[in-house]
Amino acid sequence: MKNLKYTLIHKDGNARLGQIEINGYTLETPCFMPVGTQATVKFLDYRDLKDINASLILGNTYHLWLRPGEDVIDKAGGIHEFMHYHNGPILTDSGGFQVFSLAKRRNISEEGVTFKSHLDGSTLFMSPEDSIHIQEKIGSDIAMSLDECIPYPSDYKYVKDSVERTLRWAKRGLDAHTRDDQALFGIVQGSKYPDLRKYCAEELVKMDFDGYSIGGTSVGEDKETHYKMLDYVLPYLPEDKPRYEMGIGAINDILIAIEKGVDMFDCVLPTRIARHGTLMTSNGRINIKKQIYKEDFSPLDENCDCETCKNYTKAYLNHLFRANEGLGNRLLSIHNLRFLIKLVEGARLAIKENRYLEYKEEILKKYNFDQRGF
RNA sequence: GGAGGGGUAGCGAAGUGGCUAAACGCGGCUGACUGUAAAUCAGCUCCCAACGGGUUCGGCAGUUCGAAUCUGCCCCCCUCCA
Repeated sequence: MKNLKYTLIHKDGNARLGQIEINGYTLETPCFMPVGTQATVKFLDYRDLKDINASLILGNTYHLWLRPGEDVIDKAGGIHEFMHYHNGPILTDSGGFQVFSLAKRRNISEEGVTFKSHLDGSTLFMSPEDSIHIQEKIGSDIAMSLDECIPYPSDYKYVKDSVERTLRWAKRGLDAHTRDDQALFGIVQGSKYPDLRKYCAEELVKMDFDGYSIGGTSVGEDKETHYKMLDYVLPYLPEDKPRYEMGIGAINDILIAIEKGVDMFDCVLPTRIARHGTLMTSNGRINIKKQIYKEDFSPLDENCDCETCKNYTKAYLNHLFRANEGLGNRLLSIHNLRFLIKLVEGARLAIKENRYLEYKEEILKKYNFDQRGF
C-alpha cells in the first residue's frame, strides 16, 4: 500500500507534467521545493509559504536529529504539527548531504557514518537504518535513503566503491522502513561515470522505491558535466515514479533538468543568496545592497507577483539590508522563492501546451543571468 | 583664573623612539554562494603613472642616524575646582 501516487499527465519531449498525491496533498510537477533544514524555511512562516504557492518543502534528518531531536518532533505530533506547516508535504533529506558538506567532521564505514557534531563536538553515529527510523519519527511524507553525496572530482575506484555501499545502504534502509504513510526514495550516485550512474539507477529500480533521486550533482563540476550526469541516469528511471534532482536552484539548471524529465528539485540557493542580498529577477541578478538602489523607488522586479514586489521598493530593501534588519532577509527570501516557483509554474503550463522548449529558450534568452544561472 | 586629561586614516580606537602607511572595530566598495555549520565567507578601503614611489598621526620649531611616539611654543576639546 503506497502512500504516494504519481500520475504522468502529459509529456512534451522528455519534459513531464505530472501529479503527486500523497497523504491527502496533491501537487503538480515539475515542482521547486524550498529548503527548510531545521524545520523552518529560514525567515518564512507557513503564511509566507502559502503566499508564494509553495507546497512540498524539505527538512533535514541530520540537523533535526541533533536539534531538537526526533523524539521532540514525534511528541509534537510530527513535523507538520511541530512547525505548523500544512500547505503541502514535507520531504526529509537523509543526512547524506552532510556526509559531503561536513566531510571534515565525519567518517564513513560499512555500518554507517560517524559524525562529530557541529554543535558540540560530540561523536554521533548514524546507520542507514537509523536515518530511516529518525525520519519515521520526524514524520515526513517522503523520506530519503542514506547515501554518500560523492565529492567532485573523485576517481573511478572511489566512486564505484561508494556507489556499491550506497546501494547496500539503500537496501538496508528499505528493509528497515516500516511506515506506510511515508514514501521512500532511493538516491542515484555515480559522479561523472556513465556506467556507474546506470548501474546505480538500475539497482535502485530493482529495489522498487517510491521515487528516485539524482544526487551528487552541482557539487563543483562544470555545467556540461552536470547535465551529462542527468543523461546517464534518467533513461533508466521508470516513467511511473517521480524523479528528483537534489540541490539545484540555478535557473538554467532547473530549466534543463525539466527538459530532461526531472520532476522535483530543491535548493538553498534562492534563500541563501536572498539573505546575502542577492536577487533573481527577470532583469538578471542584482544585489540590493548596492548604492545605486539607495534612492531607487521601483519594485525589485516589475514582472513579479510576490508580496515583496507588490509592496516594497528597492530603496526600502536597500535600507533594511544596510540596517541589518531581519525583515530584509524575509522579503528577499519571499521574492527569490516566488521567482523560482513561478518559473516552474510557467514550465508546467508550457509543457501542457507543448511549447516547453520555446519557454526554456525564451527564459534563457530574456533573463540576463550569467553562466552560473542566476 | 587654578588643576588634570586629551587631539591618530570617513567614524571609534590601539600604538608612546626604529619591526608603523600605522593593530582592531564600525562604516564603505568588490566578489563568492546549488540535497544549509552560511542574516555567512573572502578581498579592498591615505595618494599615485603603483611587485615601486609620495605624503601622514592638531600646528610650528627642535633633539636624534631615525619621531605618531622625546622637548619647547602655539591652537582646539573635555572634566573638576574657583
